Amino acid sequence: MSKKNILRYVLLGLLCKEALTGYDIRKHFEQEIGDIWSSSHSQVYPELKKMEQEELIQSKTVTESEKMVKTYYKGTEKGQALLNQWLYEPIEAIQPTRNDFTMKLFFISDPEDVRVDILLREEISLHQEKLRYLNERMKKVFGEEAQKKQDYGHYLILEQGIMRETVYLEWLHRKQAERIKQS
Amino acid sequence: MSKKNILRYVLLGLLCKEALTGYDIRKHFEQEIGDIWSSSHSQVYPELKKMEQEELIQSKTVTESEKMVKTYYKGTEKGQALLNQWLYEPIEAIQPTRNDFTMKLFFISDPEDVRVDILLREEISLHQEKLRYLNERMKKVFGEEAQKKQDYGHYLILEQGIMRETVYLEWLHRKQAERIKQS
DNA sequence: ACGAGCATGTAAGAGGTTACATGATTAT
DNA sequence: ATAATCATGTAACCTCTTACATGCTCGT
Repeated sequence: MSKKNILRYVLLGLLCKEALTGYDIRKHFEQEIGDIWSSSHSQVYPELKKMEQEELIQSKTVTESEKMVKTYYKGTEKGQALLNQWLYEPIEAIQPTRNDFTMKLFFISDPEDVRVDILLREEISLHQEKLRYLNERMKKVFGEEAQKKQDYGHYLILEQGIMRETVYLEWLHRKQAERIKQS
Repeated sequence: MSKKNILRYVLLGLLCKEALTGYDIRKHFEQEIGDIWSSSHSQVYPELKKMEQEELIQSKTVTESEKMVKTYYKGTEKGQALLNQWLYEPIEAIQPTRNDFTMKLFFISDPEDVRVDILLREEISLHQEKLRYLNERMKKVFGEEAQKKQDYGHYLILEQGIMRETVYLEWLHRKQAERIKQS
């Protein structure tokens, strides 16, 4: 056996909700799903074809104009069954964060090293932007209060992402403040 | 260009601090470094050989007994230089968490679905064990207070990991409590 | 007319996992 | 003696990214 093809389940999850084109999926990966999972289009398109061959999804071509044809994919019953099976399976062990900021920090053993300040500034900047984006999405998607029960999973991952980024940023700022005080 | 070989820098970071065998590195990946980065031994051993050919690290064989020979690797000056260069480079963009619990949650749109409870229990159990382990390590490595300044990076990643797991667990428990109240 | 975004692909190759292998040493 | 752990490797295979490619459509 080899590493589990999670992408397949992610695609299935999206396509069992609604019919999407490869390009739509790409857009999803740029939005909050991208906070959890993302793949390049060069991986997505071939995977969609494989999944159609295995009858997990079904395609439907829509002619937008003479020269423009879109291919929409939608999960089949077989696909829905496989997705459900995955949702019931025990979740995987915790994976390494693979955060290269933290890795770099680990290798700077001298607390006085100026590189720590540079890295802190960069990391803060990146995560501030991320938090800003998540907050914006939360406001946009669930601003009306009404939807919360409609799309429970979507709400949860946004809430979780915002919490995670908020706490992490607080920690980063605290570390930054400690350093300024000492110098 | 292709996907960056971060493993190389991780190995370099470890081997510029002290001489280690492939097996020692494996052990490190099972400890708190594994919280950030991990690779299987079948990837580590060949990588070490490649790095030695490129003179980033140097090997030294130690005969433990007649039949037992260990190979220790240590970063060279060239290796140290490359590591330093990496530490100065801007950090990468934020990567998706690839947490399959959250992904599954996202695809369960019905808040009443019992699978949410099962997933919550599993995720809580996994992260409780992780937090327990990190706390144990913190006590073991920095219990005497003295070391904190010695190994700043090491302290930071432990602190960060503990904070992250603590807050995440609080969130998970809160979600669990909300569900019980409603049913 | 032209640039931004829509839309879909292939190819090369690096990164990473699982399985297969082998043998030594130490503790029970 | 035998199981666990130390110690090091190779082979097969999958996952994933980067780069290369092409053409359409819409707004300005």
